[in-house]
Amino acid sequence: MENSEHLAHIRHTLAHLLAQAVLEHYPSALLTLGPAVDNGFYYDIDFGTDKVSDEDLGKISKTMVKNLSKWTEFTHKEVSKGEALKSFAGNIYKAELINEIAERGEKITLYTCGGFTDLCRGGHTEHPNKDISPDSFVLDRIAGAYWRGSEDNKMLTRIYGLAFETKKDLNAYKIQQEEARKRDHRKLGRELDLFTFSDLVGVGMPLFTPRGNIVREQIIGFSRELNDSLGFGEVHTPNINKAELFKISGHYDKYKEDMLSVRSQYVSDEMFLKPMNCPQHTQIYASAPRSYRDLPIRYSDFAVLYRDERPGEMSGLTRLRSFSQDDGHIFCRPDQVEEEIGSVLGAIQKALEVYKIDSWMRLSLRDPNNKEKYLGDDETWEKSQAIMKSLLKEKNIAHKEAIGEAAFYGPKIDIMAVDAIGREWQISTIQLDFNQPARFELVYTDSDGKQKTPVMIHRALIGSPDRFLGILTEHYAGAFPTWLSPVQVSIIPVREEHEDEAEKIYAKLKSESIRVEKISGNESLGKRIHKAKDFNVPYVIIFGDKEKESGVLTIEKRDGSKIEVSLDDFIAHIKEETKNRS
RNA sequence: GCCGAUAUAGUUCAGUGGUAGAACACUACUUUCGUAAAGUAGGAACGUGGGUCCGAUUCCCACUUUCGGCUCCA
Repeated sequence: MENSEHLAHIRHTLAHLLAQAVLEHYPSALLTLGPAVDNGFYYDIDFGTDKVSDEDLGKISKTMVKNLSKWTEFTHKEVSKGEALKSFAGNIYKAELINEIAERGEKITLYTCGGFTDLCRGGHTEHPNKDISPDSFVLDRIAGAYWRGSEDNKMLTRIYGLAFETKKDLNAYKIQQEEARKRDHRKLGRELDLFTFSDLVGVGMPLFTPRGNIVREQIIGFSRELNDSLGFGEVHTPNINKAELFKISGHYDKYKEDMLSVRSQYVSDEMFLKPMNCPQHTQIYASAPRSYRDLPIRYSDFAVLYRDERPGEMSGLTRLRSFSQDDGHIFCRPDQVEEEIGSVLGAIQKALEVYKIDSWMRLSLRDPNNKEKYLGDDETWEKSQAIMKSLLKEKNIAHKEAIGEAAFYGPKIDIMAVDAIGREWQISTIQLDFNQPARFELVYTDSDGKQKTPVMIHRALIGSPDRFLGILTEHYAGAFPTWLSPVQVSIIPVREEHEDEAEKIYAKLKSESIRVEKISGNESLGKRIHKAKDFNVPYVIIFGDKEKESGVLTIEKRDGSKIEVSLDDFIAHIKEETKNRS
């Protein structure tokens, strides 16, 4: 539905209608661009000194509805550059666009409908008043957006509208958004007691509670197991490093503004909290002479990293100042690159199968028009990008190419996950780097006795365990599978006289390393059961007279269904689920 | 960082130019109940700092937080 051309035309037409309404209320506003987007449309406008806020959307919206009835048919005409500039006299934004269109030698067209004319290349519904239902769209919110997406330009006011073919579709979308908000990890994180933030600790620095830390540790444990199967050796490295390290790696020049500096009282060295692990791993590699026979050498690391993200960019667990990665670096010979990347891809696929996350693959390439953003020469980039491309082709892996998304030292294969509100986040990544090994002068002795430079592969299986916890919370809507659940079993004695028996079952489960809690106290049975359910505990054992007599446990699952099993069978079942990660 | 909004118990909300109320949650007691929200009592909040005012949680300013975007993301 989102891709239908007709709907895109409706949305773009509404952007025109919005522009006209805005000018009626703010005659001095300068129009810029107004495209159709997923779910609706927007128009970027320079309001000059006028203030516009959410309250003003109502009146603008009313004017749109009023005007729509007069929007019977679009007409358009081709005009010369001079004519176009004249009709938008005083509007520097339109002038910029007109000049660019003329430079490219394209036709300049003006579209008119309902007495309103805008610079446009077309793409409208033919008869807006017939094609668009006045209750199928709504002005949604005000946002800021830089002119042409560049931070160096003026910030304009963007008005977003939601638009669908029918009112029903619009409502369905609103309901879907509401549902998504219910599984927002920031809300569930508080309700399920997984993590918190403190003004005193600081923005973007999450505090994981015991419950949250269990989930986080399970995520790390799984990555650790996968690392082990790939032949990685886990290392442990410090959080503070001398600036010199980052100068050589290239991070200093590229990201100095985004690193947090640390001062010693005794020495004058410039130091930073580390924003990544790769330069440190090069130093472990460099600590001994390496033979071609030693390669590949693989290091993994779960250290906490620190980046000085700008305040407005932080959000929940998805963007943090302090976070860890399930990081790893492979130092190998050129002839080993393909196999190494292949086996890492295999491990990533295994992880994605277990978590059942919606994702897609992106091949992130260098932007050839912005070469100064990257390290290394053209030849190296051509080579590394060609390796990545042929690898994906050979393995027949579906992916999208993204120009300009490469790391500054090399191309990447990224796995992108989608969160509850439809935003995309990078999780897994595999990066091919010919630059850093050379800059750190890493070598190995090859079979011909010559010193050669190894290739470095950076990789993360699920990215950041912290961020991934947020993504998983939304993915499972807080109902983690048994292996991830902070509490796997709650045991609830019906009355006080069942306490002792319940305690025995509790102790038995505990001794089997099952995460179990007992909910006693003077609250009603039903209330205690709901308490467990509020926390999405997968299994609730209710222990009363019936169970005492029969010796069979009554176990209620999250979905409300009940099973009756012996304690031994139940233990075996949970262990099986934990082992299989289900 | 930029644009717009936001801020009252743990949570969700109410309210006022004379320093605040509810529900759920919490604590104690009562109830021992086979699928929650029964009784009694209690503790608990106006983000921070300025300003206006006799007096500010309420009005103004700044900062901070959070939210929606933009930009950035090794």
